[in-house]
Amino acid sequence: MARPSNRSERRQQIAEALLHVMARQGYEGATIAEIARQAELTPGLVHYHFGSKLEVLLALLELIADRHLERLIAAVEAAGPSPHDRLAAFLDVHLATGATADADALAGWVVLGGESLRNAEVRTAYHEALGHNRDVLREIIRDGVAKGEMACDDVDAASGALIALIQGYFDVAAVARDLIPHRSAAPMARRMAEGLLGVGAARQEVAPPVE
Amino acid sequence: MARPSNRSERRQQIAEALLHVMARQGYEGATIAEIARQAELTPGLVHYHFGSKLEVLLALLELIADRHLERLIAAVEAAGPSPHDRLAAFLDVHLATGATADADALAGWVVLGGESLRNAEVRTAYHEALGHNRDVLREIIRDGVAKGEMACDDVDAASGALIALIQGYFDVAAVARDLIPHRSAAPMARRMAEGLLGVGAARQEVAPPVE
Amino acid sequence: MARPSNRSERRQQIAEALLHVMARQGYEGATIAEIARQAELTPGLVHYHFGSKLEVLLALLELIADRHLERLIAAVEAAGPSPHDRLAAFLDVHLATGATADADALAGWVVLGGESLRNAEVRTAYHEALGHNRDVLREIIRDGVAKGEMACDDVDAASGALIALIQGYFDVAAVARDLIPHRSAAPMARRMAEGLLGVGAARQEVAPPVE
Amino acid sequence: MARPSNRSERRQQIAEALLHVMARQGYEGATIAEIARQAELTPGLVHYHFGSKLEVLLALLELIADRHLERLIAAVEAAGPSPHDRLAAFLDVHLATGATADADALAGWVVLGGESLRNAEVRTAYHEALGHNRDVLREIIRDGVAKGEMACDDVDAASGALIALIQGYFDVAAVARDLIPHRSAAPMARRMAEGLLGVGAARQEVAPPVE
DNA sequence: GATGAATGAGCATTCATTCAT
DNA sequence: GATGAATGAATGCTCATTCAT
Repeated sequence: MARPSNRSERRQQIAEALLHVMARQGYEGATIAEIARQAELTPGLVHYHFGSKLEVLLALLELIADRHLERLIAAVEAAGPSPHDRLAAFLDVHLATGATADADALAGWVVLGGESLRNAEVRTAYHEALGHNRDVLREIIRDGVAKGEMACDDVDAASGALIALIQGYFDVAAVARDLIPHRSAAPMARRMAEGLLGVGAARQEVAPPVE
Repeated sequence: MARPSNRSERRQQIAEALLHVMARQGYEGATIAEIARQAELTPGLVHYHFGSKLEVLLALLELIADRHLERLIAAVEAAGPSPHDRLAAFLDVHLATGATADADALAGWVVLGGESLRNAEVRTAYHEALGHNRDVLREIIRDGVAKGEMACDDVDAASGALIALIQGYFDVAAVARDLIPHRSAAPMARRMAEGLLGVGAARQEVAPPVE
Repeated sequence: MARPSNRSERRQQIAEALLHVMARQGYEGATIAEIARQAELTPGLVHYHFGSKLEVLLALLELIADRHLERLIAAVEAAGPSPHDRLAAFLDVHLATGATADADALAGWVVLGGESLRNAEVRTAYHEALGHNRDVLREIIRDGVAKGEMACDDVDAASGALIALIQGYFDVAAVARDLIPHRSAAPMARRMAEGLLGVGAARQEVAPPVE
Repeated sequence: MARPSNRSERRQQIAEALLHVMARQGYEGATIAEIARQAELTPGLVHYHFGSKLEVLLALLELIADRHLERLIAAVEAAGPSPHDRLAAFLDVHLATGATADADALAGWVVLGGESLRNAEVRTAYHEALGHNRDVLREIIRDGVAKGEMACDDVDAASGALIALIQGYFDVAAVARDLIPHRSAAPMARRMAEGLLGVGAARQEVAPPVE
C-alpha cells in the first residue's frame, strides 16, 4: 500500500552526481543546484535525502573508499601468496595506468583530500580510509618480513612511506601531470619499495602496466 | 610631497596575513575581512593593493615558492660537490623534522595544492613552483649519473617520483599525521632514493635530522 | 466493506500532537514533520486529514477552548448559587495552582495568543474563545449586581479587566515566572476583584489553592 | 580622511524599520528583505550592521524598553512625592489612552512577547525589561507602605499582579480589542490597585485619561 | 487510508568587490 | 593612501504541500 523506499539508491545517485561535478568543477562548483542538475533531480530532493551538503560529501567518501578497498583486496588476493607479488599488486592497483581506471574517482579522491584540510569530519573519514589502505599494506610487509623475503625494522614507517608515495603521485598527477612521465609511476614505486624493503621486494616481472 | 609608496611592503604584509589565516582556518576562513583583520588593515585596503582575492593567493604562492627555492639551493650548495650529499640535503630540506621549520608555510603549501585543483591560474603557478623544485633535483641526479655515482635510465621519472614522495609526505602528514611515524620521513626517503638510483645514492650518515 | 472512517479520532490525535510539540518547542519547532512524528504518523497523512497546517492549529484552538469552557462551567456550577463563590471559582479555575493542571494546554494557549497576532483566522477564533470566557464571567457579575452582592456600574469593563488580568498572569508566567511569586496569583486576583466589585466580592475563604 | 561611521544611526534605523514591519505584518512578514525595503536599504546592508536577524530584534527590544523606562520614570517623577499619585501615574503611563500613544511600539511589544516564547535570548531580554518595570512599581508600593498610605503584606506579589494586569491589557487589546471598553483600562486598574493595596491606593481624581 | 518521495518557493546569511568620503 | 559603508549575486537549507504508488 505504502510507497516503496528508494532512499539508498537515491543517496548513491546523489553522491555519484557530486563525484562527477567535483571531478569537473571542484568542490567550489559543486553547489547543491549543480549536483541536482547532474543527478537530474531537484535541489530540494537532495536535502530530502541528505541533511546537509557535508553529508553528501561524507557519503561519497565512503562510497569511494569502500569500492577501492574491495578492489584492492581482490587484487592482492589474486596475486597469490607471495609477499613480493602481493606488494607489486598493491602498488599496481594504485599506480599502474588503466588500473586506476576511474578517472573521476581519482580526481574526486584528491579533491576530498583538499576538503579534509578544512573540515574535521571529512578529515576523520579520510584518515580512516587511508588507514585501511595502510593496514593492507602493513600486513603484506609483515608477512614478507616473517617469511624472510623482506627486510624492514620499522613496518609502520615503511608502510607510511609507501602510502605517502602513492598519495603524492595522485596529487602531483592531478596538478602537474607532466612532472610524472607516462607509466613511470608503478615501476618507480617498485624500485623504491625495493630500496625500502630489500632487493627484489617487488619483483618487476610481476604485473606489468596494463593498457 | 606625495607620500612615499608602500605598495610592495603592503602587498607582502597582506600575502603573509593570508598565509597565517589559511594555516589556521583553511581557505574557507580566509575571507577578505579575516585577512584584513590578521594584517591589521581594513578590507577596502586589501582591494586597493590587489585587484582580487585570487591575486593575493598568487602573490602568496610566489612568496612561499621563492623563499623555499632560495633555502633549498643554499642547502644543496652547502652540502658540497658530492651528488650523494646533495641529494641527501635535498631530501632533508623537505622532510627532516625541524628542517621544514616554517609550519605555516608547510600548511599553506598543502592548502595551495588544494586550491590549485579548482583554479587554473593557481594550478599554473603551483605547477611552475613544483617544476623548479624538480629541476634542482634533476640536476643533482644528472650530475650523479654523469659522475657514475648513481644509476638511472630515466631521470625525469626518478625526479618525478621523489617529488611525488615529498609531496605525499606533506599531504598525508597534514591530514593523517599518525600514519607517518615521527622522524621516519627523511630516512625512509633516503632508502627509497637508494632503491631508485643505486646503492648508497643518499648516504645515511649525511644530514642527520636536526632538532 | 469500506473500512470505517477514523477521521475525527485522527484529527484530534493530530491536534493534540501539535499541542505537545508547541508546548515543548514552540510554534517554530512545530513543523508538519515534527507533528507527524509526535503523533506517530507520516507527514502525508496530516495533510490527508487537514487541508493545511493552519487548520490543525484552529482545530487545536477549538479543542483547548471547548475543554476549558466545559471545565469552567462545571467548576462554577459546583461552587453553588452565590455570585461571590462563583466568581472565586472562576478565578481559581484559571489561577489557582493545580487547578490549571494541564501545563501543555496552558503553554499552548499562550503560544496560540502569539500566533493570533499574525493570523487573522487564528485571531478570530481566539477572540471568540476569550469572549466565551468573558461571557461566563459577565453573567456572574450581573447576577452579583442583581442580587446586591456586587457593585459595578460597567460590567463589560469589569469583566474585561478580569479577563485581562488572567491573560496577563498566563503570559507573564510563561515568560518571566519569577515575577509572579508562587501561589500568589489567585489571592491577588481575589483582592483585585474586590476592589473592582465591592468589598468581599470574592470571599477569600472559598476555594483555597489546591495542591 | 577616513569615512565617518554611521553605524549606530543605521542600526537604530534598521531596528525601527523592523518595528514598523512587525506592527503591520507580524514577525512572519518581517523578512530581512522587507525590513530593508521599509528602511530603504539593501538586504546586504542589514547584515552588514547586524550579525543576524535575531540581533535586530534584540536591538529593537532594547530600544523600546529604554524609551519606555525613560518615559515611565519621567511620568512618575512628575507625579510628585505621593505614592498614591505615583502609582496612578504608573498605571496611566501604561493604560490611559493617548498615554501609550505609540501604537507601533505597543504592537511591537506584544509581538516581542510572542517571540520571547520561542527564543531564549529574546526571553531573557524581555524578562529583564519587564523586571525593570516591576522594580519601579515595587519602589512605589514600598514607599506607600512605609508612609502608611498603602497596606500590603507581599510587595512582590502585588507588583507582579499589577504587571500582569498591564501586560494582560496589552495582549487582550492586541487580539480582542472589543473585550476592553474604550478608556476603561486605566480606571479599572486603579480600582483593582485599591483592592490590592487598601482603600484609595490610587486616587481616582488623579491623572484622568488624556485625549 | 496510508506512505514517503518529490517539489519549489522562500529565507537568512556570506562575501568579494565597489566607491564615496 | 585609507576607510568602512554599501551592493548584489550566490548559496545552503527549510518546509508546507502535492501526488504517485
